[in-house]
This record gives sequence, structure tokens and C-alpha cells, in this order.
Amino acid sequence: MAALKHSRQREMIKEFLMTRKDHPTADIVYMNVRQQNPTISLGTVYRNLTLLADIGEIARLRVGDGVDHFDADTSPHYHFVCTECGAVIDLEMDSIESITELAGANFDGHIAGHVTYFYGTCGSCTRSQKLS
Amino acid sequence: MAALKHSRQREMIKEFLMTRKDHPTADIVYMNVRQQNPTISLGTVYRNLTLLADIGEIARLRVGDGVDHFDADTSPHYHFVCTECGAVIDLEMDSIESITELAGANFDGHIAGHVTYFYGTCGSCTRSQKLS
DNA sequence: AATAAAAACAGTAACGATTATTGATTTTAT
DNA sequence: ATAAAATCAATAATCGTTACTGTTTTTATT
Repeated sequence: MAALKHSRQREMIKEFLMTRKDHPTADIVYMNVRQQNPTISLGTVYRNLTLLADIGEIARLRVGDGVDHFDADTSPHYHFVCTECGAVIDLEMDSIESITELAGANFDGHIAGHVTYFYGTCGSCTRSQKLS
Repeated sequence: MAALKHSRQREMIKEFLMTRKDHPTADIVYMNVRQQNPTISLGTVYRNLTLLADIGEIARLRVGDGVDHFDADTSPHYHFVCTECGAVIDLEMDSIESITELAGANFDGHIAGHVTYFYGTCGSCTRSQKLS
């Protein structure tokens, strides 16, 4: 059943992700990791990001911009997406896990979890707007 | 500034969407509307769905399956996505608008809203699983 | 250390959803 | 009835992502 073998590329990708708090996309991971290993291929980046996400070592974020973002922080937390600059930012907020129970109250099937993200204008975009 | 003109195609698309509660994709809209108007093009479907969503007459749903779904019901409500069959189902649940305030408590910028959907196994998929 | 099977690779082609282009057709204000 | 502007059908192009192929790494076994 497909034993996992070590790979330098996968390690580089994981290590790069751990240095970032801005939830980069596959392409950004590719551009950065390529500076250490110029022959790494984009397919390798995609394959390993998917693999790491599948085994739970990283998280894949879908925030409605059509591009997947990745996060080395797999602890439960929520994200904010700036509609001006596209930045994806961690939010510090109380748990809202209880919404899953609310959703299940009148529902026939089984609710396993939820996906939530918030949107608006980030701090720096808000401040830029005030000037104009 | 681009005055909106009536179009038979847009009307057909909107009317089709209003008959459906299953949040069809652009392709499904295309296949269905084509039965009334066989020469309508997929580009027209996409353009009008985008236009209708932009003016708020329909809602565009992104539920993480890589395909946009559309909903003629623009009243605030939440959706459930079945991880087995992919169905997108309306949920009847109490408002969770308060999570936006929670999110804004420790945040620098301005939070305009949130996107939430729930996932798990729908009623019929849950029942099928029990048999196996 | 040598071997060999399996996993992973680089490079590239292919894919699916969506958007853009273009010249023809509709719509609508005059 | 006219004409400008919006919309169209058809098709090409784009973008993010996945699949393929022959080669290279990894790792368990000798």
C-alpha cells in the first residue's frame, strides 16, 4: 500500500511552508523552492502539497479566489481574505465549533465539519482607502 | 456605463435556475437550457450567470469542489455538501451571523461577511452506507 | 557494499472550468 | 426606421491542476 519514502523535495516544500504565515499558493511555493533546487518541477510541488495535505501534515485552504492556498499550521483556526489585495490572514478568535451542531439540528444526514472564512478589507488596505 | 439590455438567453437561464433547488453548475444550466434553445453557447451561459450574480439576482456558491454552483435563492441561508455524492443541499438553521462579530474582535481590518458551508454525508448516502 | 523493487522525480502533455475574442445579431432609445 | 450599444454564437485562449513517461532516488534485502 504505497509506503512513503523520504524525498528531499518534499522536505524542502514542507520546510519552506513552515517559514511562511501568509498561506502561499502552489505557484509561490514553486518559485521559492526553486531557488534552492532549480530543477524541481511544478508537478512535484503539486504532488507533494497534495500528499502532505492528505496525510494531514499541512492544510489546504480554499478561500474562493480560485487558487488553493497551503498552511503548515494545521491547528484549528480561521482565516480572513482581503477583497482588495487578496491577502489570506490568520484570525485569532474564539471557537465557533458549535455551528456544526446548529446545522445538524434539522438535517437528515451526518455533518462532519464546516468550512468558514471571513472577508472584507485588511488593516493596511483599510488605511490606504481612507487617504483617497 | 453599459446599460443592461433585455436578453432572451438571460431570461431563460434565470427561469431555469428558479425551477431548481439543487444548485446546478454552469454546465448543467447549459445542458438544460439548450433543450429550449439548441444554439445557445456555453459562453453565453457563463457570461449571464456571472452578470446575474454580479447584480445580485442569483448567488454563486463555491463549496470546494472546484466548480461553481448557482442558486436563484439569494436569501441568506447555508449549504451542506455531501462528500459522497457531491450534492449541495439547503440547510434550515438558525442564523450564525454573530460569528462575524467574533471574528472582528481581535482584527485590525474590516470584516464584511463570511462564507460557511458544512460537509459530511447526506441522508441518502448515510442510509446506503449502512447496508454495506 | 551490491541489488532490486517501489517510490519519487523532471519534463511535458493533457485536462476541465472559465474567460476572452470576433464578427454577426438583437435590443432599445431616438 | 435608424443606429448605437448590448448581446450573441462560435471558437480560441487562459489558468490552475493532474496525468503520463522514461529516469533517478530511496530503502529493504542480500
